[in-house]
Amino acid sequence: MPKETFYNLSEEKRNRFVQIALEEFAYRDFQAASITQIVKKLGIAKGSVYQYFDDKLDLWLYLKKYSEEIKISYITSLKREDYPNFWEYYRAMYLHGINFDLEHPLCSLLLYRIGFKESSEQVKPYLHTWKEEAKIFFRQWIEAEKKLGTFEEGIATDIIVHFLLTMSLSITELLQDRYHIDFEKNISEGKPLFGKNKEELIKAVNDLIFLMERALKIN
Amino acid sequence: MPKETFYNLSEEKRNRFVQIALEEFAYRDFQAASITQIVKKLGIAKGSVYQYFDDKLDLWLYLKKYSEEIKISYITSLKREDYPNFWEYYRAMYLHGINFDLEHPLCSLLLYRIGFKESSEQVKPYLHTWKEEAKIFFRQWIEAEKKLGTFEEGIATDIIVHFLLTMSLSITELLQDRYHIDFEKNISEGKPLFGKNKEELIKAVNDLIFLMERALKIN
DNA sequence: TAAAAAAATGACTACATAGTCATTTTTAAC
DNA sequence: GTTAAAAATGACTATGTAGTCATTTTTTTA
Repeated sequence: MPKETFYNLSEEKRNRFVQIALEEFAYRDFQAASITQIVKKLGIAKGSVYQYFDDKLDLWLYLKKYSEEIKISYITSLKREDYPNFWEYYRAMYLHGINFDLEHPLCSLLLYRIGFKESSEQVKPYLHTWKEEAKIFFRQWIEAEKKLGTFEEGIATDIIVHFLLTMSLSITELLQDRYHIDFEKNISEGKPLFGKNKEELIKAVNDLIFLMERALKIN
Repeated sequence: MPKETFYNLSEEKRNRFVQIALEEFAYRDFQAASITQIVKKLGIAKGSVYQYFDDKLDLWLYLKKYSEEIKISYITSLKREDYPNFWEYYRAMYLHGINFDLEHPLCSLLLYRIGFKESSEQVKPYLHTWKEEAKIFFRQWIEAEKKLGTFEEGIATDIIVHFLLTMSLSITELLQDRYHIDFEKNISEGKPLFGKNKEELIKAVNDLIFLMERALKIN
């Protein structure tokens, strides 16, 4: 938990601090990310960081929570009852969720790293939490949908969860392959993530969901 | 490239060296992996490593190539014409490929890390090579299969490639979820990767391929 | 056995890191 | 304007790292 000193900072200062810290932790391993580099970029003394946070882990945990809270606010805003069927809802959620990535690319990168790439010993205990939570959420959801006859009978819930999550999370790779978009580069250069139009993105989402639907729906 | 001194080593010494080095690089980032720890485990002097290799990167590149060559030897041993259709062949290749993971778990982990988790600046130029090669290989293969009517028309080749690769590589996660297998732990403790039977594994593969087939095949 | 070549050694350099803390500067209170 | 609390500072410690190289040990050659 950050110390009071951190919360006493002006919003401007605090945001700047978070932004630069996110940059460092989004692009590097916990181990490789450097407090020294952060203070250099910020032009502040190293001691300041330790006026704000207990240690490196404390800062990392703050950034993780910060990003998660923003992400959750994006996900929970759509309601199932506003959509005629599961796949319409899923498509809408998917596209809506991508707004998080577009509007908070550093948070998105950090969570991606935490979910998939991180392997530093110091943060191991904190790695799988959000993925586990996502799985629990998906599991409940899919069990409810099963009663509505959304999915082919006989396909186990765990494999539906696995399948949907895996496919959903693979979209960035598909976009990189298809349109040669280098997200990390675009973000670090301050460029928009999608050049002129979001249509490429929408097409990729539709192509993926088309396959998911074929794989899972009742014939 | 390793120096001549390395190849002059007795097979026993060389294998031991490779084994311990693989362990270090399989479990840690390039940056985090430590030559100092390797020589401690081996009980040799640090200077020896630099009699064998130019530097840390040289050692890493050797281990990468070493693992890739073993993996390739597993993949290229099955022939398409021995199978009645694409999905039978794919299933066989898949199960056969898993033998690589079972018999060379450290190599498998290293390649997994290189393909998905690595982000150290020093090795960036060498990261995407094998995945790109896999994609080229898949692309050719799928284009040939398309002529045989294996896939639903209208599904673009690039999304089939993406879909098959993504699903195939997700199997370890499914197994971890389903049977709570901790591969890294089992490997580091020298335990077999699958307790008593490989049937769990085969079931998981079949479940995944079932979905892939539903998604892609002609109705 | 003696000389020459090859291999192993480990103290050492140069550098980077997280975290500390006595001191100074800034801000707030009166 | 004076005092007290809060915040910022940066030199410093302790620790880890990759890589070097003169020296010693082992192996090979003659």
